Amino acid sequence: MYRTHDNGALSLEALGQEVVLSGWIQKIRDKGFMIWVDLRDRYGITQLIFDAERTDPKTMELAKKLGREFVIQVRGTVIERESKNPNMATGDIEILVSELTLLNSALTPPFTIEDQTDGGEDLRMKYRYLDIRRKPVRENLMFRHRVSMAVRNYLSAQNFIEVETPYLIKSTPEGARDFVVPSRMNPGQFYALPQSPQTFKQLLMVGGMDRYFQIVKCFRDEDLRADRQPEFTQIDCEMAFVTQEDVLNAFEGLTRHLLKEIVGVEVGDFPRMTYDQAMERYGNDKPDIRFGMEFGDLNHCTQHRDFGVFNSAELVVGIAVPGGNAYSRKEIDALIDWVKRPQIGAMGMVYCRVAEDGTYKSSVDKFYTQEDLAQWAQTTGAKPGDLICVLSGPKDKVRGQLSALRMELAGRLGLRRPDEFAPLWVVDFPLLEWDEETQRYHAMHHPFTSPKPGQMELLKTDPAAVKANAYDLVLNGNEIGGGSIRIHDKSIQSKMFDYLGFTPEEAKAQFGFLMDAFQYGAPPHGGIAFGLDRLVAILGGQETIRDFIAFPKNNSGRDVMIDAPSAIDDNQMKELHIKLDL
RNA sequence: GGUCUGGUAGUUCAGUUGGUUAGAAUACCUGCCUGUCACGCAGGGGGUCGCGAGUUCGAGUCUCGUCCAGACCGCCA
Repeated sequence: MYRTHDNGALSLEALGQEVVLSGWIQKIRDKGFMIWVDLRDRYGITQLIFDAERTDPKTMELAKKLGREFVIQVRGTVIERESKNPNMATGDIEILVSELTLLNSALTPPFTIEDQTDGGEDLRMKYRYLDIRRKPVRENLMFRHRVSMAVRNYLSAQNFIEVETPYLIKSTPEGARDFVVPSRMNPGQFYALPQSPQTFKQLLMVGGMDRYFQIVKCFRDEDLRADRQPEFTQIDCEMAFVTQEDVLNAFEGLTRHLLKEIVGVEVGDFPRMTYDQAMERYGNDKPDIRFGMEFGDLNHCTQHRDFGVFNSAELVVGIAVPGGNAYSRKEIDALIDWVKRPQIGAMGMVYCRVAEDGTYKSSVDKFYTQEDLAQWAQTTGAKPGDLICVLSGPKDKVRGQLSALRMELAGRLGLRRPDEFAPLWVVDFPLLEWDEETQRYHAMHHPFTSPKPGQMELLKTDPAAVKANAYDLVLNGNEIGGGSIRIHDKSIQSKMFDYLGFTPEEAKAQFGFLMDAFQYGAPPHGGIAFGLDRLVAILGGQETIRDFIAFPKNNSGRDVMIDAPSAIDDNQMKELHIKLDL
């Protein structure tokens, strides 16, 4: 038997017991006459003591040779410490070791296995198995487990059935790039890894599964971000015989359950906002509503004077920065430079200080009166002591720019509190989105999304105005879930493919199986998919999903630990009928 | 594909207008230490300054290229 207890278990209650413990050596404090060893495992740390007077010389000698991260097993007696450590769970006791077994030695680790490690990101990823020994990483993984379990238990109790769907499927050109897998048995042909189990879950509805969910890996061959990995996990869900309202209620329930169960926060009914409202009020389809700083549309109170920049702009829009009047000229100039960076792309920024006495001082005083500026303040909700930041330009661009500024400033002002949770539904997304590159409309969500009732005809006259039965669940400025009521009628689905520029042949080749299925009694259905990695990170109060994934990829999609991707050998290539053209 | 930041000891970093033998902390090794828990004290070893070219009497420092890492933009139906 390797152990009778774990390293977080023992206390004064066990005094005098003979125990066997195993684990890794966290730290050795060698005082010559006595050696203390902190023994670590997943559950905690227990202090071992080797003492020249009480430990036999052979064991003492062996103890002298131990090092960091060695794996050992000890037999010994639980004794009370002479000087206790109130900062640790097992701080009242220690183990007087009578028998020491070295189970495995260890090289000196390349970074310290401590809560505050000295290791950089790259190094930690290369030796991820050592990183996982650290408490913060370990706790993140355990946290993720708790979330997964809560999801499974909740959905299962609501009659949802978890069904696995295939990973080797068919590539389709819509949407993100596919990861592809060559087929040995079918020369020249490729599987694709699913970007989501979308069509399969719809087929499960046709199959009568009624309420389905799956915690499932999905794959997208696109560039990475702090909150984006090429393989990621979704909580994928679908329901039959439901309206949009039913889906929103069901998954508002799940989200409320998770917030309560996992982070102990009770939230009431989730606010709802249309896509158009979100864009007007926050310039963003995933607004962070933990704080205010809502957009004020300033067209009406800026375009009546001789300021050409504003007069020629489609939209003049501002936000009030709480306490921003305290910014120095230098700080404001830095802010202007910040919005002018190519990543943001603003041409410039007009600002207006609101002094404590309620007077205004703007960078465009030449053009605007105090009365004009008072209207700016009223429209943006600026109070004495605030700073109004104003951007202008084409509507879509300027909203994005001001949204980026809003998020940046809120971050700097500490308004994005990680322990505060503000979920909301964004509904009525546009069905289509104009794509500059291909010069055509494509589905904003996916081509299976149904338009709002009665809007099918509008597709011909004003495609951009058509709204979809599509919705996103937004938490703290992050899209954590998105879904829609699907098309379940073959003729509507083929019309949709037609509008999206598919020829009937292409539609049949790529999605014929789905439209065939629709002919055999497809029930009305809809669903949603949550990004589990992102959800877990946000519930854990962080923005980087990498810390909640056991073995993540780096910025360029590499696993630096196993060194993947890598070349494969010539025989493999031959078997797969693949020739490289580099 | 683009913008920005970084790459110096095992690790995290400092390194001035280009100028003597490239430093600190920590980790590691040795010795000492009668209650440590960020133990302490003394000593020691440890460097292709990412790589390649260039400028210069002289390059960690300047220039160009390149590789790697990170953040962001594009992209992510």
